[in-house]
Parts: sequence; structure tokens; C-alpha cells
Amino acid sequence: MLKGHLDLLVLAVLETDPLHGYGVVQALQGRTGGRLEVAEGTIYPLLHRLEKQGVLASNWSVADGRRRRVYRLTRAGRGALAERREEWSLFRGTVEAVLEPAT
Amino acid sequence: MLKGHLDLLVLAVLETDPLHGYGVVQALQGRTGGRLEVAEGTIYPLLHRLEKQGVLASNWSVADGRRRRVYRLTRAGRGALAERREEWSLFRGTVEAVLEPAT
DNA sequence: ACCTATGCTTTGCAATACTAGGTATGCGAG
DNA sequence: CTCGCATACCTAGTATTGCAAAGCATAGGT
Repeated sequence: MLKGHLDLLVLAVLETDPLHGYGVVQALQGRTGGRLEVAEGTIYPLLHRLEKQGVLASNWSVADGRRRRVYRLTRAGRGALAERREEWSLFRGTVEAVLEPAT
Repeated sequence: MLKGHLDLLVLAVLETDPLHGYGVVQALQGRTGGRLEVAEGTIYPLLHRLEKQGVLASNWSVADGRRRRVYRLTRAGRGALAERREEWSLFRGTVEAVLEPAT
């Protein structure tokens, strides 16, 4: 469980190139050396939510006879990504402050 | 939201000294310079859950006429803490692998 | 008398991720 | 050719988790 931080990861993989849902799953796997396997039942509702929030936009395309919904970051999405990165940094600092108090 | 990682933090503050619920909240605040304020409605159910899981044990004590339930790590709790630390390390690595792919 | 800090508890809510199922196409193996 | 697999999308239901809000109670200061 990556509770709450998955948004950040999805935005991050979409930062450079647009991807479809399945591709996002594979990109996450690839970047983490297979450590991160996100279920489809997780990724699709998440993408829908992010699009509804306006940080992603999508359009249908076709590759090899299969339809794909390709997602890309909106301008708001780039802003959100920057915010999320900052939040991650803070969060990480907070956790480690507790783990290593007097260090 | 610290979803899922709060257990780790609570176990960590209880590692050295036993504390009561209110004290845990204050310890978390203290170690993070006030950045982490956990609500009582969060901490008490969490402590109960951890005790039910066998990683914490508690006993009532009295200080200044006020009763306190003081929690301490069990042996299993120390093992759980070590595991959680390891998990945090992995989790952190995974997130950062996604954030900084080719770095 | 009232307010604040201390201290514990519970109910109900919202968000998030997972399980488990369903739909459909293209391709290689048998 | 049929079967299975990878690709590709979707949804409903469920469990976990943290939070808000409320309540109860004591001690001490104003």
C-alpha cells in the first residue's frame, strides 16, 4: 500500500511522455525494477479521478487495433506535480525526523 | 495524511521510553518541530489496534490524580518496528526511483 | 465561575487502494 | 482453428486508515 502517494507517482511518470493506463502501470514497474505492481483496479479509477480534478486530460487513440485512452498532464497537472513533490519532501523529512530524533 | 506510516512513527517514539497516548502525540510534535499534529481521534484507536495486534502492551498508572494508560513495545513490537523501518526504506527508495528515473 | 491543558473514549465519515469480476482485441502455440 | 496469453479498459464492492466531532473527567490558573 502506497496510500496517498500514488497520485504523485502517476503524475511523475506522465511528466515527460503521455501514456495510457496500461502504460502507466508498466512505466511504474519499469522505473522501480518491478518492485511496484499497481493493479488495474487501482490505476483506472485513479486516472479518472485525476482527470476529473483537471490535472490530467485524455483522448482516445488506436494502436494495433486496440483502443487506448492516452493521458497527459495539463498545466494544472504540472503545478500539482510540483506541489506533490514538495509535499513528498516534507513528508519524508517529517518521518525521518521521528525515526532519527537526536541524530 | 500519513496513511499507513503512522504505525511506524508511533512504534519509533515508543522504542526508547514507554509513553501514554497524549505523550505520544506530544513526542511526535516535539520530534518534528510541531509539523506533525496527530488528532486524539487518530491516536487512541491506533494504540488500541496496535495493542490488539500484540506489538504494544499497556497498563494504567496515575500521575497528578489523572489516570494514564502507558504503552510500551513488546518483544513482537520491536520486531515489528525493525520490519517497518525496513519497509519505509524500501518504500522511500521506490518512490524516489519513480521521481528520479535516470538519475 | 470559567477557561485551559491534560487525558481517555467513541461514533461516524471520507479517502484510498485492493479484490474480483466483466468486456474485448491481436497473436502465437498447439 | 482454437486456446491461452498479453494487451487494454471498466466497475462494484470491500477493508483500512486517518480525521472530525462529540463527550466525560480532573487539575490549576484567573
